[in-house]
Amino acid sequence: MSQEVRLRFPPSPTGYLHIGGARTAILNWLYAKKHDGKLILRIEDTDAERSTEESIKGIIDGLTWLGIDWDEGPYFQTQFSEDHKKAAQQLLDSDQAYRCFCTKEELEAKREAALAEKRDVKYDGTCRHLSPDEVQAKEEAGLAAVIRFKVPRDRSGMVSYDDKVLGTIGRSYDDIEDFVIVRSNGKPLYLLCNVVDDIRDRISHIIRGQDHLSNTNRQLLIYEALGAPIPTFAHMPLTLDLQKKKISKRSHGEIVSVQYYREQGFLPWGLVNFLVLLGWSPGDDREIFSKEELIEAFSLERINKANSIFNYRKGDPKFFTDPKAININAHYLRTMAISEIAPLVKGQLLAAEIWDEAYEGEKREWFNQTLEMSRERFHTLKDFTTHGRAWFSDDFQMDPKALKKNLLKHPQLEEWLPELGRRFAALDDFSAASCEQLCRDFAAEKDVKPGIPINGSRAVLTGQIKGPSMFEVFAHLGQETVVRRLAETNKWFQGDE
RNA sequence: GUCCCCAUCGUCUAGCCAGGUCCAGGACACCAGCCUUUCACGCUGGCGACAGGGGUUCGAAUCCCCUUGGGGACGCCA
Repeated sequence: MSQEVRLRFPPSPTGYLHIGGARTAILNWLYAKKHDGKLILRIEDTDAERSTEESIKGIIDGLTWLGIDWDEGPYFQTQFSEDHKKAAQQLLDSDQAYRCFCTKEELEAKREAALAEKRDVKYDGTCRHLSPDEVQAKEEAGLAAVIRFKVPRDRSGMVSYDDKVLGTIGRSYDDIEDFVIVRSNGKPLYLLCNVVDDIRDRISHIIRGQDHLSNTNRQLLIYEALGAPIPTFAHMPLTLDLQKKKISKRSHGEIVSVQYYREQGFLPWGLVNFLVLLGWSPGDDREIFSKEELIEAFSLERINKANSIFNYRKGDPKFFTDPKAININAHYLRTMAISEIAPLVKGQLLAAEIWDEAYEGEKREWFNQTLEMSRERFHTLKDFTTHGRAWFSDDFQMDPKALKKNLLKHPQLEEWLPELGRRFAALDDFSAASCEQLCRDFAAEKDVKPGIPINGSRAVLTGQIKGPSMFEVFAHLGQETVVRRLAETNKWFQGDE
């Protein structure tokens, strides 16, 4: 009988859900799904100083939006502090931990001295060798004490394990200091809590970032001291910026938060698909996956060893985030079923206050066709309310380039376009074909290239410099709107005085 | 300073474990052409990498060593 597969995502609620954390959650989720396991959400809120309710909500909202579901939790680490204290006591009782009376100041001084002399900065073990009498005396004197784990010193060799991503990882006992597991105020620390919780939650696989590599060696010792089975570890590569620095809110701002992508009109699965490709590949050329395909294709062994770079250039006018992320998102935007896109666009239109209830009533068909026509060139849901705004509202912005190149460059258009509008008004059959015929006849009559009235119309009707076939646009926008907007052509000319 | 991890196009990566089919494949980005009234759609093509040095071998992107480079950890944070 094989062991039950149980994974966990344990964020600390000290900020929003950022894309690195989301990536960790995604990989854990994929592995759980693939192996019919469970994913546990555990909020590691032991750092009372920095944990916030808002952050907890942000993390849960972010995961939910991404479509990352969990089977148990959220549990809160603070709810289990008795477990943590009991474990610490157990280690103390079994002589696998000891009280340390060194003050923060003393330790800080030693650390700085060591750094200054370019010596190793590990704890020197001062309190490890205190006699029972000395310990008692210090306790009676009311000295505050932390609890340190007693790293075995009588062993040679390494504490090692087989990492599913990196292979065999080892570190010699000598290189591990007697680390603190309980604060002097009695609050247990991450290294201990995390292990105790993972044991209690019967976690079988731990997938986390390589920044935890050195924690793992120490935590292995805790598992052993507590007599618990060791889970399988997989350390995934970190995500760095172009300067090869860890991405963080502090230095990168909102661009690393999941919420930002939501606000920018990303499709949740588009983001998931991009993120999973950052440090993992299926081994073949596939890059676009449905949820089922991704779960099927996923494996720990195919996670990369090397860190990957989030290709984001601050201030890039063309790409507000990694171009590949946008490209993948655009792919989904163009290929998803209209029925799936429609409610998402509705959300955008509602937020922009240009939603019309009729889009779900008598204009439903028109609305769906509009999405089909316009999404061809779009990258995010936001484009429906920016580049595509004129489909839904007369109150749209004119692209300065369209104004300059397709309108102001040809001053006659101020007269011609209203005239063209009057002809459109007289048209009985307002189809793309007859609109095209009308435009071409008009251009021939004025002895100019058809592109001039056509592109001028595009500017006045859509505010854009490009878009779908203009004849389709005429027909789809409808006679009434086309005539009205062309009649108002002069407002664009006046605006430029 | 100590310990650990990593190293293929600008970016994400395939190939590496089981050396030859790799003068290194795909994607994004970029450039050019085509299509088009227009276009950040589409199509075609182009540019572009095995960090360096030794070694093993008939043969190395693949195995070994060194160097260099990058990252991480070294908290009474998580």
